[in-house]
Amino acid sequence: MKNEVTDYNIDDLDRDKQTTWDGVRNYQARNFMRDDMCVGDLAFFYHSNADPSGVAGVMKIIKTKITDPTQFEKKGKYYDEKATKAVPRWFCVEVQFVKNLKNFVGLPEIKQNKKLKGILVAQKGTRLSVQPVSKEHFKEIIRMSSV
DNA sequence: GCCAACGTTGGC
DNA sequence: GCCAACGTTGGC
Repeated sequence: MKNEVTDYNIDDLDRDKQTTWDGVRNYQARNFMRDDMCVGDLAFFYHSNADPSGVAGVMKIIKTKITDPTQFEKKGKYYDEKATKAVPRWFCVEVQFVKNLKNFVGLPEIKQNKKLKGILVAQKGTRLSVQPVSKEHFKEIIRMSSV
């Protein structure tokens, strides 16, 4: 799960302990949160627009299928006039801080690692802010962060 | 700040 | 339903 590092990063989550991952306005990203995430799942916190960008920490999904409250906030950045309380359009999840990676795993290292071949985040044109990571890739990134 | 890639919008 | 125009993402 990506977020711009200057906007909200792993240290903010460490301080807050948990947060609602709202404001996602892409259908594919929404579908991953709505349909594929389960309570107890682990997720990476990825810093985008960082120097370098990459995986900073681990979080746990503690609540799923939350109706994104920001779609109803008229003056907010994420307001969606087509969403109604009866038929909401955007859903999100609640995440809990698990840990900072001992060592940050940058996108260049991810791209160089042959064991991470096919990982979505390293593919050209993949801009999704929420995307799946296979168990093997997840373990490999954890391994990279602890050496 | 540039730009490639891709999503969304709206005219027809 | 096509597709051009426009907007956004995000690495570099």
